[in-house]
Amino acid sequence: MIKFYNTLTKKKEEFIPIEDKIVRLYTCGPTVYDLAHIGNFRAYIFEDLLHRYLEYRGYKVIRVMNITDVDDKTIKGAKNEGISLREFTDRYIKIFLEDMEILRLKKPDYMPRATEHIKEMVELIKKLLEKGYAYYKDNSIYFSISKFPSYGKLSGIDLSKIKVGARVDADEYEKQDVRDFVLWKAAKEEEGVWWETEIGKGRPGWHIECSAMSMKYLGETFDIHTGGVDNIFPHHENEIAQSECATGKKFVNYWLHCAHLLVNGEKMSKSKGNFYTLRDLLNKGYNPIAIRYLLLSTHYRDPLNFTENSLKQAENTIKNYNEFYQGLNICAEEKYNPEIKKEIEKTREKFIEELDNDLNISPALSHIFNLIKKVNIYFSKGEFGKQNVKEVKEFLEDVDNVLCIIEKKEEFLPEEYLNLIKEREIARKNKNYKKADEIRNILKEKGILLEDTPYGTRWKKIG
RNA sequence: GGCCUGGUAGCCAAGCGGAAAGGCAGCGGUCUGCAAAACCGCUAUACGCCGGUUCAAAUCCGGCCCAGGCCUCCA
Repeated sequence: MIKFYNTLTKKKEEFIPIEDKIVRLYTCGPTVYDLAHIGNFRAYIFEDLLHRYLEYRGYKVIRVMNITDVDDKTIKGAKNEGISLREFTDRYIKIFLEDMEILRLKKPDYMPRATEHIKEMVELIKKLLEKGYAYYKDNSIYFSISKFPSYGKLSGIDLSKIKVGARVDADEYEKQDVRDFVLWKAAKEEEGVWWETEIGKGRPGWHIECSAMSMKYLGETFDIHTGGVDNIFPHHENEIAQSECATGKKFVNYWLHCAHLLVNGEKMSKSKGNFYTLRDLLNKGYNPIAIRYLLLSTHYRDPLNFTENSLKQAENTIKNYNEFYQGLNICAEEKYNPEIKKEIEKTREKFIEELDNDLNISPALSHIFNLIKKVNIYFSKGEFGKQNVKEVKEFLEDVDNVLCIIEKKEEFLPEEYLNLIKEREIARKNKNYKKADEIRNILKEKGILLEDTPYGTRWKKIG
C-alpha cells in the first residue's frame, strides 16, 4: 500500500488512483529564462523518483511537465537580447533537456509549452467569465477569489491576514480586490508579446497555463500534482480555484510538495555567491550521478542542505557502490549459495516497504547497503558463485530502475596488460612475489589497480 | 506581524512514546606472501537549550535560541 503526504489534507494517505493501475501526474516544470539551478533540480529529482517508483510498483504513469515560456522574466530576457521570445526560450529549453538527461531524469510523456496552449487557456477563461468567477478590468481579466469560498484550503492561508502592501504590484494592473489574481494580462505595447483572441488582445497570467494544460492531457480531475513548497501559495491555490470553478469538479486528489534546498545552511542566492547551476558543478569536475544521488537521498519533505563537502561524500558513495557492482564479475565459480537469494528478497521487500511510505528513501537505501555488506562477507569467504553474481547484479539493476545510480562502464584493458596480469598470477602461484609486485607496480603507474580475490585477480582503473 | 519546516556523532542523514538505521571521513584490528578490497571493533550514556507530562521522550506539551520557507507570478 503506497502512502503519500497530501498537502491538501495535511495527512499521510493511502494512494488510490482514479483509474486502477494508471496514475495521471502533473509536475510543475521550469520557467525557461535562465539555467536551472540545483534547487530546481531537487524538485525535478523528487518528481523523477515519484515517477519511477510508481512505475516500479506497476502503475502506468501518464505524466505532464509544463514549460513556462511566456511570463515577465522570459519576455524581459528576450527583449534584453533583442531576440524573439521563441528563440530565447528555445535556447533554455534545449539546455534544460540536456540537464535532465545528465541527471537521468525520466522524460515526462508530455512537456507542453504555455505558448502552444493559448487556445486552451482562452477557453478556460471564457468559462470562468461565463460563470461569473472572472471579471474584466482595463482589458485584463481577473479571478475573483471572493466567489470561491474554499479559497485557501491547500495552503491554509487566512485571507483576512494577507498583508496588503509591499509586494503588491499596485501600479501595473488594477484589480477590484488586491488579492484577486490575473488570468489574462492586457497587451502592453512595450512588451511586444500578445495574442489576439476572443477574450481580447493580451497574454496569459501564470496560473492559468497549468490548469489548462493539465486538464487537456490528464482530464478535469487527476491523481497527483507536485511542485516545490513555494508553489503552494499562491500558484497551486490559484490553480485549484480557477479549475474547480470552471469544471465544478475536484481538480486534484493528491498534492505533493518538496522542501527547499539550502546551500551551506543558507538560502541560495546569487549575491551570496552560493548559487550553483548543474553546469557550475560539472565544470568543477563533479560526477552528475553523485549530484543525483545527493539530491535523491534526503527525504523530499525535509530541507536539504547542499554543500560541496556532502557532494564529495556522495561521490565516494557512488564510487564504492559501483565498484561493488562491477567487482562481483570476477567470480565465475560453479557453486551456488542459496542464502544470497533469501537476503535479496528480504531486502527487496524492505526497499518497497520504505518507499511505499511516502517515498522514504533513506531507510530504503540503508537496506541496500546492508545487503551489500552481507554479500561482501559471503563473497570474501569464497561462498559465492556465478549464479549469485547474476542474482545480486539483477537486484541492483532492478532497484536502479528507481535510483538510477549505476554507472555501467565498458572498460577494456590492452592485451599486453591482460597478459601482464596473467604473468603475475603465474608468478604468484610459483611464489615469485618479487616479480608479482613488480608487475603490480607497473600497472599501478598506468592507473590500473589490481585486487586479488578468492576467485582470481581483478583490476580497476584509478583516477 | 501571521502561518509553516528543520536543528541527531567530524560531515551527511534515518528514527517521531519503549534499549540511537545507513552513507562519507578517521583510528585500531582481522584476512592477505605483501597490498588492495572486504570484514570486525571504536568514534552520540546521547538527539539545539530549559522546564513539564509519562513507568518510559530524540520522539508528546510549554517556553526560548538558531537556521530556513510562505504571506500575489521563486522548485
